[in-house]
Amino acid sequence: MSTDSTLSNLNERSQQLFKVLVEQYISDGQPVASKSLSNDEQINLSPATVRNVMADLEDLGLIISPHTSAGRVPTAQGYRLFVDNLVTVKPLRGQAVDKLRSELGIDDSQEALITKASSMLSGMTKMAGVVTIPRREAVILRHIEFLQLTSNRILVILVVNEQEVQNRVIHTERAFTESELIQTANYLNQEFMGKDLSLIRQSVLDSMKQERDDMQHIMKMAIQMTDNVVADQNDDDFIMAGQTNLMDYAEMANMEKLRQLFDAFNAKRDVLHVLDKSIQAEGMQVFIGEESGYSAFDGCSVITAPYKVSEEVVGVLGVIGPTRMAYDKVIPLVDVTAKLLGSLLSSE
Amino acid sequence: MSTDSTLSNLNERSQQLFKVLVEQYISDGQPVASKSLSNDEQINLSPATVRNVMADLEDLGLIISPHTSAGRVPTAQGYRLFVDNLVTVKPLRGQAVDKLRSELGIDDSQEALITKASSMLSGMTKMAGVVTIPRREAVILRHIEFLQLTSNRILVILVVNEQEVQNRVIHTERAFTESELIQTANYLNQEFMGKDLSLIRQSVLDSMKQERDDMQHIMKMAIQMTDNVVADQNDDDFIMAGQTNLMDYAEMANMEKLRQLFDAFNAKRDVLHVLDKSIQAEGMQVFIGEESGYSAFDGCSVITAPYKVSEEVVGVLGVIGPTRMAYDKVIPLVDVTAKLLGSLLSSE
DNA sequence: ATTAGCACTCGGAGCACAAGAGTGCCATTT
DNA sequence: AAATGGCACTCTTGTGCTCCGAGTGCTAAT
Repeated sequence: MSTDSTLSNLNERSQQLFKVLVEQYISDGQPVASKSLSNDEQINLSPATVRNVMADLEDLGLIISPHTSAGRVPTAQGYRLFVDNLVTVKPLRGQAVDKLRSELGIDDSQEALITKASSMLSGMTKMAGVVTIPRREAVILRHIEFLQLTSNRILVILVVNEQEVQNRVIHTERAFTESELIQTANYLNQEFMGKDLSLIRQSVLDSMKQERDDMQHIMKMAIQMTDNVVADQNDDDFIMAGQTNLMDYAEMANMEKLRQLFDAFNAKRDVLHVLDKSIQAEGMQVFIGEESGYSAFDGCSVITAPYKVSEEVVGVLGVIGPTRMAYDKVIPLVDVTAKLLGSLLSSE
Repeated sequence: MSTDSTLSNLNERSQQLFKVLVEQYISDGQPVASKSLSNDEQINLSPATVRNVMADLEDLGLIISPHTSAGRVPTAQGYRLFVDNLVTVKPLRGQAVDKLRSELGIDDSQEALITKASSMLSGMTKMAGVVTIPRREAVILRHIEFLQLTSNRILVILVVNEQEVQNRVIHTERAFTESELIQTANYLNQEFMGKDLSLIRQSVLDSMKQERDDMQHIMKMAIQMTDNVVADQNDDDFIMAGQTNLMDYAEMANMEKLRQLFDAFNAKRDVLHVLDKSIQAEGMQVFIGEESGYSAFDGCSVITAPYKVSEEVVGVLGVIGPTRMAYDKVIPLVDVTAKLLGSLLSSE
């Protein structure tokens, strides 16, 4: 059932009451009682009436009672409805944005910037921050160079894009002379500098017939290598910070679950998969609890936003924390950080 | 008080009894009672006699009773005596060594080898494994290359040692022509290939007067860069695996302490400092509990061994786990792994 | 439609009690 | 003199019990 259809089952009053309930639970961490809601300024209803409404909300699956004599707690479905339709985010004041920008701006290398962004996210939220390494679609060859290590091991150095250097050792069947290597490198540089690696691959395969046999061999090797480089780009990675912050939350006290979560962080695969959903959606995403499809994230929410370098989405960043988190503050923070990081990376 | 002087206060029987007590505690995790020791095959004493001996051991500070009606548990001091003088390590069978070697041997890059060693240590022990990145004293220049990025930004590519590639961007005041750069690179390569970076630094400074002014500038830049490379080498790092294994131990159930430990792992500084002690001692080391000097390691032991590449100590590896660990098995494992890693790195 | 009232349920704290595990010490044995 | 059996004592652990407070659900009254 979509949250919209659930929403249509709720009148204004129920929505308001539900909203206050969730906000109160998020701030206190205690199940919310009818009396406590009734006391709230925004609600002018007796406890009994509140109870009636809460019973409805429970029937809709939005809240649940841990046991008979406790208040109510939002369910995953409840959080969903809350973040999609009810939460009133508190945009950051311009001043705060400036502060973020200046903190982020002092580093200049891309790597340092990413790391800083991640630890800022974790520092501001007291949860875990995560930022993917930016991935650019096109990988432009700038320069290629061969260097003989031993008689049949050649170091290939590849400079791509602005200033990324990649290197690999390839093994060859026969020894090549210095000049052969230089010649091959010159050929490749003349022919392909400034072109996209994946295009080069095709071109070299096409032109192979015209080359001498062993030249073909080394070219083939070089191509294989460019393959790896492209693969490396796809096999993307992320920088995480503040995992240990999560250990402070009462809801993470279960060591078994916590371990599963940390294992998932280390394995990276599941985290990447969740982040990937966000990059595809091209907008802010909030994953609540097991919604993400991974049991390790049970009890956690992941808030993500893609970031752009010159109009193109190149990565995602976000925050991972307990489902019970201050969505109203975290959502705008993630949003702003994504924009800041994008603009700083673009201006580099 | 040294463990040796404590040892001289103990007769053969007390030592034996203490040893059995520690072994039993390590295997069960429960305080050891007099009756339980009395039942042990190796001990032919009544519970009452055992109690008398245990009282002595307690006076010496080797064991302690958590409360009146519980057995005894080794103190940090007790563990110290145990590992220094009493533990009988069980050397790995040759077969097991072969298995380790073959598992370690399939990777070929240095990075992969280190990572694998770390995860092997953690996998075999179910604790956390750690391996420092090897640091070599000499950094031999193999090849240098300049590549113009924009009019005043030059990418310097440096190949050092066997196949390490380092790169930096340097900013210059004026634009250089392609041929100037090639000429400079050729000069440096001809003159210094195969020499140690720190020597090169001196040489270039000496020969500077004879060069043209702007050539001097670019050379100066290049030298500054070699400086950084050497500094990078010193700013050493380690690869850790299996931290989450530690979450399974009952003695780590305290979230507060566990967090401190994990924070220490992430900060790296304290871990590096402990590992450094081992590299200086040039032999296997066992740090027990807070002995290491860091309160975060309270309740943990660190077992380390330096590893050598061609007779020179270049790094340390080890295992971090609860003080209550199977020293008899872990010690030889760390020892063998250090030797294996050393020999595999040497043969690369 | 809202609310007051009331019976009911459940969890948690507090207490007493018994059982069990171990010890320390003393008197006895070897 | 060393080793041991015996025994009183201490402390933890588990269990059963009661009581209290918090909160609900339902019903009848407004």
